[in-house]
Amino acid sequence: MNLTTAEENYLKAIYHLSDGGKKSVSTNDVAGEMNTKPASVSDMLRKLGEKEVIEYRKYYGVNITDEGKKRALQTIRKHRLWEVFLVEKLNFAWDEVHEVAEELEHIQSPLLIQRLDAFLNYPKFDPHGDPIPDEFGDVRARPRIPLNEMELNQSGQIVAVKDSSAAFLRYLDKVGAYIGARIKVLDKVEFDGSLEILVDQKKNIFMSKDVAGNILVLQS
Amino acid sequence: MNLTTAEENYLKAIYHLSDGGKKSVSTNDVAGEMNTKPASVSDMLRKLGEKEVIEYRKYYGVNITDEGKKRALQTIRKHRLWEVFLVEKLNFAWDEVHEVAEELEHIQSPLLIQRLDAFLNYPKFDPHGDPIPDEFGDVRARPRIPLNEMELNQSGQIVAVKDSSAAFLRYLDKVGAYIGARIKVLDKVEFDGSLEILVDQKKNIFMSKDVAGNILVLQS
DNA sequence: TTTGTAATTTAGGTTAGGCTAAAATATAAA
DNA sequence: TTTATATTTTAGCCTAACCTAAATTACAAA
Ligand SMILES: [Mn+2]
Ligand SMILES: [Mn+2]
Ligand SMILES: [Mn+2]
Ligand SMILES: [Mn+2]
Repeated sequence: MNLTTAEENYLKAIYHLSDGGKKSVSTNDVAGEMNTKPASVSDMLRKLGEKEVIEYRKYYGVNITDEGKKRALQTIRKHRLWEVFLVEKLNFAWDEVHEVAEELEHIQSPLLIQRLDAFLNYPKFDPHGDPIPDEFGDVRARPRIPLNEMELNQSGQIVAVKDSSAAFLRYLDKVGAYIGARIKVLDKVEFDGSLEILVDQKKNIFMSKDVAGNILVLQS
Repeated sequence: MNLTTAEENYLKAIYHLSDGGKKSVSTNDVAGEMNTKPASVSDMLRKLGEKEVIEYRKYYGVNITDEGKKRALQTIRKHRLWEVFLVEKLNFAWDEVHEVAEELEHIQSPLLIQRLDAFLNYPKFDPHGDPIPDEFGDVRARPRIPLNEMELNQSGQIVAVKDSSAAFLRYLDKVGAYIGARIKVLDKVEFDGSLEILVDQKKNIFMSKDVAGNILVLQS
């Protein structure tokens, strides 16, 4: 059964909010994520329930089904492949891709995605460090922790960001943080949790706990 | 003012049916092209009239306005650029691109199209030989005539096809006709108008008048 | 165990884009 | 000039995806 663009967007939101199907999700949460009203969400949940991509019990929130998870991961796969395309081939900045990918992810053509994947050389991660599910929906996850949870003097590598908003990404550009950068925690301020970080053994940057919490690091 | 996907599709149909704005177009013609009912078309014409991309007088057909022409050409530009991308970069066959381009042409992002154009090296023609309007809507047309109108022994080069349906394009593949092929008219059968053609000085192919009428040639 | 309240659903309405059936109109034929 | 008919529009209905306002329900606090 086919999903509309709106249904795909809702399903993706539910997938993310449920932490990949681990938690159940409330109507209000979905409304918040989708910028719609709870009443609209109730309507949509009923429809998604009928299509059996979620399990919906009135008043008790929803759980994504296996079929739903598979569908959501296909949309996420498309979204992230397009993001790679935009950055790698069309020279978009990493803060410019999200909106466009949000549209491109709904183009219906299995051949297109298969060929795009090959054209991009089967990338495993998108420009924000998020893993790209394979055609079966399998995701190769990397162990990673928020930068603010690292210990003093620990080293690692920035592998992803939690927040993909343009504002946050442009801030990272400004201070010189990027995916792949090698980092070391030089100082952690007790008072406010802010950090001093050494980037690529040459640049010192200071950041709030809030910013660090949105940077994901592979420890080494 | 913004056009919806449906409105863009209608406007493009009107542009094509009107031969680029030269003729006025009837409700029934649009319904035929769009595979919708005349009643639905009437409704849409009223809306497009209000948005001033067409001039609509009830019962008298429509004419596309200058603004409408500009909009239609932008959509056509996007359609054809995506077709080039699919063929040149993703190895689609020329009969596989139309449906997908029909979706991709509605993605809203001027930056995307600008970058795509550059990435493809500013192509002037799509895989079916149709000219790609520039960002201002200007089209560089080539003089071309249907193959069935060529004289005996005349030579030329196939530069485009009138019919972009998969069935027709696959037939051309089968007989070995393609955009860029050098051809010469070896025989014209009086009885049914069918032709014998020499392709690239080495291959003889026979084709009906109907097929030849859908092949466009630059004379030499 | 009752009750207050936040969360959620339902009822009813809107717009976009379709449809069918009926009415209106232009125009070609008589 | 009248009339037949093909074309086009209108009226009324449908579904998808939103909305607001009202009703319902779950559950925590009393
Ligand atoms: Mn989307
Ligand atoms: Mn991303
Ligand atoms: Mn289209
Ligand atoms: Mn084409």
